[in-house]
Amino acid sequence: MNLKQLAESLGLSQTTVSRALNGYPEVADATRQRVQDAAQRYSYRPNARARSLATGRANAIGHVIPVSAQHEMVNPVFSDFIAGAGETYLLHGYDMIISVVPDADEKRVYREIAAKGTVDGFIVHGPTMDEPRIELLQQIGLPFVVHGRATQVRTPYDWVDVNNRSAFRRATKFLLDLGHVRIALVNGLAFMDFAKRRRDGYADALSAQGVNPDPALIRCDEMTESFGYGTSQELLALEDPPTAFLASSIITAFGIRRAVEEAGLRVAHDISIVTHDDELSYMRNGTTVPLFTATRSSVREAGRLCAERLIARINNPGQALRGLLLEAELTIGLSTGPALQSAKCKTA
Amino acid sequence: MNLKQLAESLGLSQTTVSRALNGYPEVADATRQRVQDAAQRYSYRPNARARSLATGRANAIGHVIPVSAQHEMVNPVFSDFIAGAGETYLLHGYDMIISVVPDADEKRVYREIAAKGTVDGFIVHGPTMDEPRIELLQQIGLPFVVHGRATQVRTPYDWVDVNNRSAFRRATKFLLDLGHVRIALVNGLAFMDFAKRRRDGYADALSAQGVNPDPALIRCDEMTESFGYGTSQELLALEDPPTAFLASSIITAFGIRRAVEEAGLRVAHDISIVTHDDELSYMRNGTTVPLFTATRSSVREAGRLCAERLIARINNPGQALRGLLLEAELTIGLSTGPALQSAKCKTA
DNA sequence: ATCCATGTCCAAAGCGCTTTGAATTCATAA
DNA sequence: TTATGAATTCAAAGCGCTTTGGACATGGAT
Repeated sequence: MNLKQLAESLGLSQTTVSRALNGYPEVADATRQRVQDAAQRYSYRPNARARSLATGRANAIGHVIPVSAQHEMVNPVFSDFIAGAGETYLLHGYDMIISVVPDADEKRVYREIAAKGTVDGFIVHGPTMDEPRIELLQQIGLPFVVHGRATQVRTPYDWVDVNNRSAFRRATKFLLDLGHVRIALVNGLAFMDFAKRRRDGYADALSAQGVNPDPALIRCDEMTESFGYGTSQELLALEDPPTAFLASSIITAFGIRRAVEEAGLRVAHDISIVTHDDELSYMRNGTTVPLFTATRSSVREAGRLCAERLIARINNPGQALRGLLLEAELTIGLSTGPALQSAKCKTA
Repeated sequence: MNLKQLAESLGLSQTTVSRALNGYPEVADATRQRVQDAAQRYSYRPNARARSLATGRANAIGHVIPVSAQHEMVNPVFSDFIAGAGETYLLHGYDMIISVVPDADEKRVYREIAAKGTVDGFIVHGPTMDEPRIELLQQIGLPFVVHGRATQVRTPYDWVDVNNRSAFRRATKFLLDLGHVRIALVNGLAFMDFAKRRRDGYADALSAQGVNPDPALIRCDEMTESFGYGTSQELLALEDPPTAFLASSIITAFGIRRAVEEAGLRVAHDISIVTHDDELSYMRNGTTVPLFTATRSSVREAGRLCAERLIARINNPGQALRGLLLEAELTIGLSTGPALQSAKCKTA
């Protein structure tokens, strides 16, 4: 059933039917009712492509996900973000278009998608410190919202981010207060913007306490379980091993935990672990009491917020560009405790 | 730049330009070359919506992801599947449209998407044993491929699945051969089709060995880390605890591992663990030697295969409906060993 | 010289919708 | 009675593409 048929069946013009369904005022109430009833009865849905063509709006949002050997964006954090954004899209009648693209083709793909006119805007995932996609998209001229920020980009743009620096400052301070001095930072990839901010927060807190950050205790990589495990093994084998770990993802935190326990050490008692917790649905931080002490911020909620912001901008292109900074909570779990005198009691 | 402008700039008709770009034969080679050069120069891309409207093909595939309190499809397995499917879509010029939908609205949304004409086909995720979406989609009349199967559905349909039954039969047999008798099955949600098949495989192997499956050792739930942890704690506290665990996901397996170690038992030595390994990019099964003995099958590859199959069907609606059964490998890792005489040596 | 096949190209219709600009009706004001 | 305006409705244009059904040469066969 298309508009033409529907109009014929009602003895009305396409114009009137279209207006009746789209809520225009110049339609008599009785007529509108009649049209709506018929639409309902035939379960008529306007053809999205035809409508897009006519209105010039795609009613779709693009998410371009880079994949490469080096950097895998298709991760659990991403899927929770998607779930959040998807909820918002459903509410507002937008489609979510996901493009999985090799790193090298990324710019080309953005340009192509824009030229093909398949989306009204983009969500930018995982910005690096000098994120080049921001300039690219400004140039292309489609609205976009960045999930995160890019320290080195000075032009204004829309973003939604967690206050990573303050969160990691507080987490580090918390560990320092417990008497820990040798605190390892198991971070994400060094060129990611969030990783830089977390490192800064960590350094802030150490400096404030007069502690010099030890480069040997700072590890950066893709935040997998194996990375957490492997790097912790190395760290624990150091001459002067850390007594506490600060992790950027609960996934690596699980890896850290595994290494710690395998070394015969007890979490909380011998070694403290604090992690950032994105509240991943498949990686809950415990059920009742949090397993890990954590800086917590729902990435799913971030997805919702990014989507809302983008839709707002699409509907109102004139509004000022702005950012939204979310604060993470610091929740105490079962993975932290006071520092022992010496951490070398592996035989305990 | 649109087709009209491009045609004008070349002094040709839209028809000829369109044909030249789409590889139709009735265009002189010289003309085609000239058109292609110009298209390149102006980086012309045909408007996807207009093309769709004209051809009646959306060049897009839909993935409808149900969310509910009970059942969360937006999981790490999903994101790896998406990554695989996305690679194939990129290759063939298809868009991937993901709709996150509350359980209750699912059928309505399928109907709506079909009516709106936004996609050429669907991928169906996570079928239950009597999966109602299959009949729904057959009724709607759009091509679809199921990732998995639905035991109780008798009509033919396209699917790609792992041989879950044989994989779990082999895994169970492997544990039995090591002397384990009390083998716990930490499965996915009971109504999921894959969970049923795995349970069957498990039961097959036990029966073949004359062992009666103990219902107390079979656990079903969403495959989270916490579930693995919690349920293993309960299992280990049983009168007659299991000496081996068979897990349906590496995520739960990590939870099981945590519970085992926390109970003061050693993995492989005191307790064996075998898991299914989807080769998730963020949950690698170790780096060099596999951490867990596992039935392994890449879900990412499954994503690729589903996408390919669906595209093939779209391009050739007449071809016979058929399934593709993948065999999982059984790889030996560091989590299994012979059963001890008695498993109650927690004090060892 | 005529015919027909072949190779190239084009005008125009059509995909299903929105939206512009105009027509029609009817009540009210002049 | 006529002009004015508000309330409804409609025909038709247009979004940017593909595709149908010719049109127009060209050249070889008759």
